[in-house]
Parts: sequence; C-alpha cells; structure tokens
Amino acid sequence: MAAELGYVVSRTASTLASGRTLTVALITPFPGRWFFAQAIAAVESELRRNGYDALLVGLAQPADGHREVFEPETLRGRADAVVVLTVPLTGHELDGLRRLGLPTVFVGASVAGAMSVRIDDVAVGRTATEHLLQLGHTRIAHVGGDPNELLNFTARADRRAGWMAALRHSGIEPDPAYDVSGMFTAEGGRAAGERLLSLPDPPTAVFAGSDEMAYGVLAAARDRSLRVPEDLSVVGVDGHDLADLVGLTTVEQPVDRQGALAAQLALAAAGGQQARHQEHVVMPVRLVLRRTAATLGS
Amino acid sequence: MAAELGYVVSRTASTLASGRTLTVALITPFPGRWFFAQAIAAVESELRRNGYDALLVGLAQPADGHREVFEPETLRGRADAVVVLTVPLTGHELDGLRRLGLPTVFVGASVAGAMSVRIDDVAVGRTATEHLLQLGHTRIAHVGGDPNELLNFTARADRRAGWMAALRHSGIEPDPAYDVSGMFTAEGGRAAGERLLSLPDPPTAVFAGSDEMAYGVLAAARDRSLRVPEDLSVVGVDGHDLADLVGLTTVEQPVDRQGALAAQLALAAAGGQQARHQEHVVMPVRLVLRRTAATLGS
DNA sequence: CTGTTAGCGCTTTCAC
DNA sequence: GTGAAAGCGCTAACAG
Repeated sequence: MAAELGYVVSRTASTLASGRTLTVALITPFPGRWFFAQAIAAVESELRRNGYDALLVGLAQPADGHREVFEPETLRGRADAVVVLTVPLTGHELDGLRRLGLPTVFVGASVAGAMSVRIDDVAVGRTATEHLLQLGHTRIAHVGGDPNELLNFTARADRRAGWMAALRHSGIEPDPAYDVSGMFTAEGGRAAGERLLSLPDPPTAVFAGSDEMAYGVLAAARDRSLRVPEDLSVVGVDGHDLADLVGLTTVEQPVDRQGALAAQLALAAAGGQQARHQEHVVMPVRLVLRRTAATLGS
Repeated sequence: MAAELGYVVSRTASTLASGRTLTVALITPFPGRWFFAQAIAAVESELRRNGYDALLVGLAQPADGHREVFEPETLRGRADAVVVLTVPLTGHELDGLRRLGLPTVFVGASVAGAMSVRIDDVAVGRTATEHLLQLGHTRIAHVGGDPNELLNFTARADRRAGWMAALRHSGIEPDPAYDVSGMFTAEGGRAAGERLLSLPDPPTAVFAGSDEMAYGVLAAARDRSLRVPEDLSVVGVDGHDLADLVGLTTVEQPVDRQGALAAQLALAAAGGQQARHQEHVVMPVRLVLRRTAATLGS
C-alpha cells in the first residue's frame, strides 16, 4: 500500500525462496558479429517485454582453435531456461543442462531433446544455387565458413549440401575446386574469392554462405577488375544490414523473428509448459533479388 | 572436500547474504548495431574473465521518438555496478543510480559524477576534416546522425564541432547547406549523401560521423556515377569491420579497448575502490588512410 | 480466505 | 584461530 513510494521486490530473495530466477541465459559466441548481435537484440527485447532478464554468456573461441567449454553447473539456480545461439554444444554440455532441468532452445540448428528455431539451410543452398542455374550459370562455386570452426554447427554443411543437390539435380557434378572454405567473415570471403578467381577455369557465379562472405567475394572480384554481375554473379545468405546498399542478391532469413520466437519458447518452458518442450520450428527464407546476380554477360 | 563432485555455490544465496551480486548491468540501446555489438562483446568478455556476469538491459527506442525510460530501482540488489553504452541518461535516472549506490561508468561520453571511457570526438571531427583540407579540399560537408535521436549523446555534436573548428581554422566558414543529418545508419548516410550531391554546388569531400553513414554516402556517389576518390572524397569514423574491404579512409576508435576498460573500472568500483570513482579516460583515435580520400581529380 | 511460520543456502558476526 | 547462530527478504506451506 504505502509501499508505493519506491518499493521493488528483491529478485534475489524471491529467487532464493521460490527457485524461480526470472532470468534466461543467452549463450552465444561472437556477440559482436552481425547475426549474433541481431539475435541477441531480439531475444533480449522479447525477454524484457515479459519481465525476464537476459544473462549474456559469451563463449570465446581463441584464434588457435577450440572454443571455451561451457559449464552448465555455472547456471545452477541462475536461470530458468537457456537460449543457445548457433553453438554446437557437446553431449556433455547438453547433459549438464538436462541434469539441471533447464529447458533449452537452440537457434540455428535443431538438436534432439531440446527445442529449436531455425531455417532450412539445405533449402537455402538450393534456393541460391537454383537461382544461379536459372540465370544460365553452370560453373557455380560455393564459399563456406571454416569447417573447423566448431561454432558453425550444421548451417555450413547444410547450405553446402543444398548447393550440391541443386547442381546434381541439373546434371552438374560439383567440382571440388569450386568448393572453398574460409572464415565466416568478409575477409574469409575475400580470400576464398581470390582463390576461386585465380583458378585456370574460374566460376562465373558464387554462392556465399553468408552476406559478409559475399562482400568479400565482391571485393575479390573488384580487385581483379571483374564486373558484377556481368562477369561474376554472387548470391549471399542472411539479409545483412548493408545488403541493400551493396545491391547484394541474397537469401534472407528472419533473424529477429527467430530470436523473438526462441525467447518465447524459452519463456513458455520456463513457465512449466511441458507441451512445447520438444518444439522444433523452421522459419521460411526468401530470395531477395538485387543487382549482384544476372545472366552471364548481361 | 568431497564436494568436488559437482558443487557450485549458489550465487543467489550468497548474494542475499552478502549483498554482492557479482553482476554488472550493461545498459545499451540497439544491441544489434555494430558499435554497440562490439562494445557489448568486449564488456561481457572482460566481466566473465573476472567471474562477473553481464546483465543485458536493452533500452528500446521506438521509431516514433523517445526512448524507453530506464528504471534504476529495477536494478536494486541485482547489480554491483552499471556500464552505460552511449545512452544519455536523464538526471532522474542518474540520481536513481546514485541513490542505489551503484557505481556507473559511461562509454562514449563523460558525465559529471560518474566514470567514463570515451574518445575525443571534437578531435575526431578535426582530424578527419584536416585530412581533407590537406588534400586540397575546401568544399567539405558533414553528415551527422539525427540530432533528435536522444541516443546520440554528445558524439554527434562534438564531431560536428571539430569539423567546424577545422574549417574555420583554415579560414573557411562552414556552409549550413553542407551540414546534414540523417539516421546514424547506412541508409541515413545515403539519404544525406543524395541531398548533398544534388546541391547546385555540391561538396567535393564528405566527413561522415560514422563508417556506416560513410558507406551510405559512397552508395549515393555510386548512384550518381561519381568516382571515389576522384570526384568525391569520403572519410568516416569507427573502424567498422568492412571499412578495410571497402577501402574506407576513417578515423578509427578502439571500441574493444573502451569496452574492456569500462568493464575494469566497473569491477574496480564494485570492489569498493573509491579512488577510481571519478575516473575519466579518453582514448586515442587514429586516422587510417585507405582509398576513399584523395586530392581532387587525382 | 487471511495470518503465521519455516525455511531457501549462503555470509558474517559473535562466542568459545 | 574454529564453530555455532543469526539473519539476508522473500515464498509457500500450514494453521486458524
């Protein structure tokens, strides 16, 4: 009553008494990279709208390789649910979460025994590649992230599989020389692009596994004074902030909606709704036509 | 002893008993934008290295204007310190933090009564503009963020002031038509660039208040078939991921180091080190020469 | 249905 | 020094 004068319940005390933390842990590598930053913003916003807090847990990956291991025990009594952004947790880590009884929802991949929100990455690769095939290209390369980067989860492999499937469906056997990997960044894309364009028989089109890699491929083309799309067509994946500005044709994914939905699933599970515990949602992607892909020589 | 088999202290209980939360609140607008995403990553990483948690508090700003108000009471007993990313808190909000006894460190601006880590934004504007002057330009425009966007704090005004000061120092009176504002984004920069380039007497050089705005200006130039840097020189601010790829000449700021230092100051203050309570750190910036700025017609 | 009481799992203080 | 006891501010279970 009179407590209107600035009383706020102590979350700490009520947590200790009830066991409910009103907090969701958000596990993410690279909080600074575009995809993760967008997803973090979306998840945090949705949690906050519902009175929950977002506990950010970054999982550093040193340049030399293996990422930091995540200690689920660390979360005991500190979160009601966990949202995992595109990190392939080990069996041990998953078991730990299960043992703590923390509902977990993955964004970017589906994992048995946990909820997930993702896109169909095979379809992504197929969509991009089919578009290039329809434009008349046959020498179509794939630029993917570093397969050793544990963080890449299934996205890289699936997008690549879609690329292969589309080519084979058109009776084209994917050329191993046209399948290159680098970092999942613009610099990685540039290096991959340079490799491809210096081949004796270079591709006329490139499907890049992310928009940032596509930017790198575009830079590599510019370095060689190749015109885009006349000499080289490029298709990316994501719907990055700058894609429109650059005129990049890309397979756009709804990052914000994936993040918001992941948060909602986490909240529902935290609220004890067992029904949704096994939910797997696949969101649609859409090909956005811009200026980097066209028929050869057009 | 035998508790080696998976015992972790309950943070909740120890918080309740001791009053120490081992958590730092990170208040930020737009967690998805480049600068903020980088800073969040740096702060979180530094906190984690020291056993502290990062509680992410997003402050949404609806498109129609005023941002969400931040309720300091909300943080009572939930954080030991606060890091504020580039949000100009109101006097009320600051008082609230002070009343709660929460040490606060600002990133991107200095505020009386709180610690801060920032760059010298006036120097940023001056450095960029002087570089363009030295290249022989005299018609130098400024593209800044939306002055109504509360979130812009002092950075926008200071960078603009540096631009003016440099011009006047060279005996050039800043032309109001050369001083345009938009969103602090690539699209905003593009709109501003279009406005500038459609002037009867367009500028030959542009100082953009952020790299993302600079990308927009570059796009506007390309739309008009202007060559960069032959017809138009552009200098940005930040050291954005893609600046190197694009060849953007820019005044680079150490975002990671600002974030890490802010976290360290917050930790020190949380640990009760009154000595640093009033610390204000200004970090150096550096002009990185690339391909978007040159002498006219070169 | 309202009022009371026993903890939640620690930290810290105070005896011993 | 080591060990017991008193809370931290709530929630939930229990009486009344």
